[in-house]
Amino acid sequence: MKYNYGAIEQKWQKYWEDNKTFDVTIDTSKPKFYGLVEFPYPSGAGMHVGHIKAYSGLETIGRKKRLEGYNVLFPIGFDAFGLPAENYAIKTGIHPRVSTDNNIAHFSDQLKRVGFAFDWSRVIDTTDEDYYKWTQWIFLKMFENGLAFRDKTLVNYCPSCKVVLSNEDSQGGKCDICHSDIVQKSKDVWYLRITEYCEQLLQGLSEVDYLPNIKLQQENWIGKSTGAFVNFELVGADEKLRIYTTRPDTLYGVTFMVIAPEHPVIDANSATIKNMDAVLEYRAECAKKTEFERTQLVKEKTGVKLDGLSAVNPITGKEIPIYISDYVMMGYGTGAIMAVPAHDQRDYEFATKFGIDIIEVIKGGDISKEAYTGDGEMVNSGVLNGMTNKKDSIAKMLKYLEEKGIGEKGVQYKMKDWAFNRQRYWGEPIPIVHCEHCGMVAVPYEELPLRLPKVQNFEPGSDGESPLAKIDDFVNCTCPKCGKPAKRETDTMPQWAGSSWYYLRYCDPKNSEALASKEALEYWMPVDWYNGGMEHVTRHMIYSRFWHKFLYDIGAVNTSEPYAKRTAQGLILGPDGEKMSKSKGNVVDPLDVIEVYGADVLRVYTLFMGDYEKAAPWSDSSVKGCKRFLDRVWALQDVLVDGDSYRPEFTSKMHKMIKKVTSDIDNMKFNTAIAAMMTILNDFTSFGSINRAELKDFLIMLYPFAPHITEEMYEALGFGGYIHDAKWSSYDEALCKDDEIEIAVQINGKLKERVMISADAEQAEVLEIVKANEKIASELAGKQIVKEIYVKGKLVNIVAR
RNA sequence: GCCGCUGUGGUGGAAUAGGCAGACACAAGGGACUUAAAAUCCCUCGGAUUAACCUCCGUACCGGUUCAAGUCCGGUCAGCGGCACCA
Repeated sequence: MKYNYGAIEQKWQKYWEDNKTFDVTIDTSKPKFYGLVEFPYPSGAGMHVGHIKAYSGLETIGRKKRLEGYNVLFPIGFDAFGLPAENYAIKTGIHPRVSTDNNIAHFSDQLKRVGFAFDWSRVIDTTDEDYYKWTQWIFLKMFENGLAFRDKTLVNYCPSCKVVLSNEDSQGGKCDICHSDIVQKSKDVWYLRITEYCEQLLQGLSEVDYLPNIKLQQENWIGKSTGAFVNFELVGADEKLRIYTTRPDTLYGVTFMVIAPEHPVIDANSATIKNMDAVLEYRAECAKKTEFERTQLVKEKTGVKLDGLSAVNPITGKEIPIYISDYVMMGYGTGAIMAVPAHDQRDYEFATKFGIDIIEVIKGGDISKEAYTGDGEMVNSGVLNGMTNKKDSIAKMLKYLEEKGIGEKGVQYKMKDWAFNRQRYWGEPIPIVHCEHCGMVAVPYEELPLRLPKVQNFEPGSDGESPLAKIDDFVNCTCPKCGKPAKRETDTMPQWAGSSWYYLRYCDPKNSEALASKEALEYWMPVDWYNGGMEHVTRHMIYSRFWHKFLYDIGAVNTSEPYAKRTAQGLILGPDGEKMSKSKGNVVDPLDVIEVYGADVLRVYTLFMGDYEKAAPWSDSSVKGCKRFLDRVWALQDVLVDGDSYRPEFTSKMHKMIKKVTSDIDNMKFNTAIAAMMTILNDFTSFGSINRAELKDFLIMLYPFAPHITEEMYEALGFGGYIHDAKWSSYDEALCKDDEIEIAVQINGKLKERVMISADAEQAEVLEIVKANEKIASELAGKQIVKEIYVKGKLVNIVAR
């Protein structure tokens, strides 16, 4: 009988849904396992094979954990706010609510057709007002605690999307969404003070089990550096110029200073600076450039020397000039640097161009050619002379600076505050009222959710204003504090908002009193295992860790970290080895695969195609191989014989296979787990039979990968109950070993022969057997044995001359 | 530029903690079954040499450590990812 995957898969999907097989409740009698996958953006295009791979990993782990007795929470939801729905609305006039609901229905249907063991009673939609009520609640808590604030700054602005973008959304000077060039614009922006949590976010990494490269990326993103702040006296002004440096020990080599064009010291001393015209002109030029032009282009250094304002090197007492230049940024450190041209390439280029002295203070390079950035002996540096250890010389200088009150130890982070508003409709309204008398006032908690009003026109305003600004009913309100007429904030939150806490809501998705009950959070949190794409390990993960740490600090959650473990799957590339994209026409539709081969084949293939963590190209013919595998599993029914324990010839094979599949699943080595099952299947097929005991455990091993076919066979063959309620098979370590094993025999490290020996044989015994071997004996004839090595159960190596 | 990762047959990939390189699949070639095709089953499948056995070479490249290196060390090249005038 042929395997009719279409009917069988439908049958079991319906069974799971009707019986709520994977819906879970708190059960303190069992250990819990919370497996989390990144919830999708429900795009109109529907699901992608990448989704399948991303979800199949934890799906397989979760199904196995369930058989091992865990209470498994494996939820799904939709991250549904965002630009595509809004752009679609602008184009078609269809309200984002309508298209989003359609897309969610479509996505849900597709996910069900793959047979994922999601708890469908806990589905989340970030655009649901019962959900975003709590997103707004968290925002208000941050506002209350001074972590949400408004500031006027130059922002990255996309003239095409008409939105302000965070640095993260405008990498490379291009808009993340439409790829237009970004320009700089002065605007009032909402920020979340994530920088307050730099150190905690960094320290927290030592408590969690993330893949090493994920930790590293987060560390780089936070970008901690240690150094010193040093205050330089000014000639021509009373105040001091404060700089940040990582190498205070090079202070003797400082021959000039550079400040950012926007540095406030310029305006404070505009009367003293004689060439203010030139300075302002340079500043205006810089303002025109985008962040990209300022930072990305390797170009010649430019700048203007301040005329009438200079500084004093605090350690040499020499007067040194101050320049403004755009290679110093206002956003890092203090916006001012001490320049050490001999040992910093940028300072070197600048000094060379402007004819400034270059003083060597670290020996080892040739400063007539380029800056020397390596280590070496300190020279021309007073008390530091002769020191060769960087750490020691920095410590000595720091001590001196602190004693003299010139400077102190300091720490800097590259991470910047999070620009937290978009001038868009389809997002969570920021629950703030602007009152002429009271300033910014929080919408009272009991008025949440602050609902998105219905609008007709989704086009942003001409000046990048939110479409909400055109809704008078929405904008005009009364101040919650003084009761006088006031205006609502019309910006909405960025897409990262809803996904920053969704894993908490899954614990208790219908709670109307809190984001989740204490009881639910205590039982389910933290997420035991979070899997997703590498592209989300910095922004999304750092943002959500930040929110979580804040919620922990205000007592709203019970763990300091949200995710105990994080892994990432590799991309599925197109059959041509290129990244899948519509324009390249190399996109594989998972539903087509289900149509032709069935959902089990699709699932098995995405896990078998290669190392789960690495990118691998799609191969249609390899999919066929997985289909063949499942057909051969189905055909085992034709060669089934009775037996309630493993037969001798399969005992150790079964135990080894169970051991391998068990540990491989735990380590996400799905490809080798499947290979082990293929191997033993080949053994059964060529042997000509399988008995009931063997088949039962084989099916249980295969179940997490291919649940439909295994449910069906398990039921049809009458193994009792359902496979999703079965117990995960155990193995006996002692039975994984064979009595007789084959070992390799090498002479001088080269393989010459293989011999069978008993597994527990000792070296002397083994060597005796080996030397009795005809071939080895002849190889050794006339040679002198220098050394004999026996690696137990593996090989013998005889060194002979 | 800095940091990190990777490099294995025609292809995807295996190879505890230095111990038989190429598991498992795909593709290809040959055969069986079939009127034929598909499906299925069997055989071959890193390279050189050979009728065959044997033997030699082989994990990007060069060198080293070791009885033994895909694995460890030093250097080179290539590809990928992250950060990037971060002081």
